[in-house]
Amino acid sequence: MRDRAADLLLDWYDRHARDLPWRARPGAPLPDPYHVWLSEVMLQQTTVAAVIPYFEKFTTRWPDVAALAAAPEDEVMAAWAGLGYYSRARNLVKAARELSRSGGFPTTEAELRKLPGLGDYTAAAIAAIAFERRALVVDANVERVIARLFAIEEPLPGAKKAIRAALDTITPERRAGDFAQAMMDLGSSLCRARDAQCLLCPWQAICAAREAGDPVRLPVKAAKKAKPTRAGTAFWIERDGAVWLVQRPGKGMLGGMRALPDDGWSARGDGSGVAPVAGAWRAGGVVRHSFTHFHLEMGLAVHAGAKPVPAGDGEWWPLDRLDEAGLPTLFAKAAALALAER
DNA sequence: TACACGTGGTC
DNA sequence: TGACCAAGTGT
Repeated sequence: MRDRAADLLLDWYDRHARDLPWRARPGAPLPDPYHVWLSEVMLQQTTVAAVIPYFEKFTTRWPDVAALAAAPEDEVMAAWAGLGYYSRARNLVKAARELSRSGGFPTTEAELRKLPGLGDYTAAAIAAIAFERRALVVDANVERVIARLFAIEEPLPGAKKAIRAALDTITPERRAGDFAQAMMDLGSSLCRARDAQCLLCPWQAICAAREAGDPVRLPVKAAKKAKPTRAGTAFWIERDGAVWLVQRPGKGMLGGMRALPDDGWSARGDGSGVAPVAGAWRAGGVVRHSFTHFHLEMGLAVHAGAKPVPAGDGEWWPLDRLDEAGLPTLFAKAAALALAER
């Protein structure tokens, strides 16, 4: 089974591999480990289409690990703005500095796993793709493909152990990187969550879920909890052609990012409504935004007085350079709303 | 283990 | 249009 399945998949990959900016150029033996690492971190829970422009921006601005290690953290955070899961950017800088200090990338899965931001998936992916180490590379694509190939009925996340064991039986010793990427390409192009193109699949003759007749039913997933809706306020404070921005705490929601001051809304509860400066406020509209685990209705309050002096740390950011502030999408929406009605 | 953690596209 | 989904990690 091992060699048969792997051969079918690798033959398919030789004909249908996607051309992606972080993959090795034709003729090159292996891709740049820096490119593999950067792309894999960006791709965590993030679509290829969303990643490509960020990958190009990062590799142009910081062409290697040493350049990224030397970059000020807040510049990296601002460059990451809009991509989401901002702890990835903070860990990226931390890992770059560790790599720079230690003289480069480790080549084993176990050593890679110690770097901040590298979990089981990413460490295995880099070991396989950048260093041709045999590894069990398990992402959502692989879980889906394996659950179908072996007709694993146990619901996720409980089925993870069985999926790893099944994957182990078909993972070859050779072409580790191609095999891992072929699994993910198969999952994203043919064996998709809501749609399985079995007639085009290299495994159509050996797939247990196809044999059973309803591959899209798998994998079974545990029911998800309902998302609460929270309410909060962000405050637009303007003075002399600049707006007051704060830096959010390093941990938690939008950690370390520049933002408009707000009233402390969170996934756990509504904001207090308390403004960072006294005075007259007028309503500036509402921004609706959905996070992974809650919905937010964030009202925008616009300071209507003259020369306000906010309490606490922050900075006056010139309005004509607001696009360089690196606001996460929620606050970029709020700023666009404020600017549209001025 | 279960939950916190972003965003944009899809149906 | 709201829920699901996408190359997961940290706690």
